[in-house]
Amino acid sequence: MADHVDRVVRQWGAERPDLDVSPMEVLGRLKRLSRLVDTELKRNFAEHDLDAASFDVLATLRRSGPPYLLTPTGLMQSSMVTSGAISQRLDRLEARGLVTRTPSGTDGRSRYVALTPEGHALVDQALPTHLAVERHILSGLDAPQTEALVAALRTMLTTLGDDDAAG
Amino acid sequence: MADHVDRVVRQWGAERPDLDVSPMEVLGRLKRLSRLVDTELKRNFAEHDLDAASFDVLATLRRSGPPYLLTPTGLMQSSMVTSGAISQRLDRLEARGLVTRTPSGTDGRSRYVALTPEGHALVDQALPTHLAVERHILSGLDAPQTEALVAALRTMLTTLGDDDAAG
DNA sequence: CCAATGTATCTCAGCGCTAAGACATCTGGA
DNA sequence: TCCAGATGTCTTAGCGCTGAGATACATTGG
Repeated sequence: MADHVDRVVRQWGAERPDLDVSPMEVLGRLKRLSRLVDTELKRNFAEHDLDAASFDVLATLRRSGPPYLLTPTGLMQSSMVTSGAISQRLDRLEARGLVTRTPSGTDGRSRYVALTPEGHALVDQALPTHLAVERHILSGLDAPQTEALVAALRTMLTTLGDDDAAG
Repeated sequence: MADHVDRVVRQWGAERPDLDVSPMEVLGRLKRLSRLVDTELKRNFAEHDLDAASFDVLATLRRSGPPYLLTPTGLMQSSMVTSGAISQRLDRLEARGLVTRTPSGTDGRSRYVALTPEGHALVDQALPTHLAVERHILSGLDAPQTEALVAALRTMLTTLGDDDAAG
């Protein structure tokens, strides 16, 4: 079964036979897959009046456990976006009553972002179908393939310095 | 070596032990890796006065071979963005003299987008370093791992319907 | 030949993000 | 104690993309 990347590699082979374009076999597919996965997940988010950015924040708070409380900096580190993006995401979520922002007692610069009961309910409602979509995306892989895939992704993340400082 | 996704999965396991969040082992890492790869490639593009979107268009024209001519629709299908995005990308590239747009002789609706000598030179200049960055990203993988990774990505793309109609 | 439908491209408002920087607050060393 | 630099959050201009739709042209069936 030929895919888009097969053609791209074949074209480069004809035009620039002096270059080794084999890295594109991985990274071309990675890019393409990433885009398709985003589209796929987006559908489920929309069915719950959410988008990927909002779900990301709500899910990060939800999985942090009681009292479902994190700082904007914590959310920023988890989501890999800038502080400005987090401020704006929180503005939107706060306006919808899904999170609240309260001053930190101990640090006058900081604030606590808390999941409201509505936010908690919404993320718990979207999560099972989100996982169902994810399972569908992986449904073509058997257990050893999945394991090998995870190992490879982990290796690449390590190469790019994405280790986890905290436990 | 623990990474961010290990922690995410552990947190969900504690908060929602009723759910199987193992798909996140793959898709969480995929998302994170995709973002890191984009950042890594961006550096090289910037060194050549390019961004990912511009390089995408120029490279698609370049690898299509002489006469380095495609329609906006062809570029759209290759890049997975909307027609509006292609129009705007071409506006920018045309203003810089890296591509030209000329009417199609045979179809009054269509146009030919052509790589100029300047565009050709620029993409040929950025390509070797682009591939070097890609090789670096994959440098932690040996041949069998890379092969398994490609196979897994290919399977997932097929699940999502990303087959190649043309040869 | 015409009308209806399909196709190719472009336009534009709106959106979320980045990059840069403002501002308040904290911290550590002199 | 005080100050210089670090840190946490927010603001905003600008950017590229999407989604919706406009426009022009092509194609098909009757």
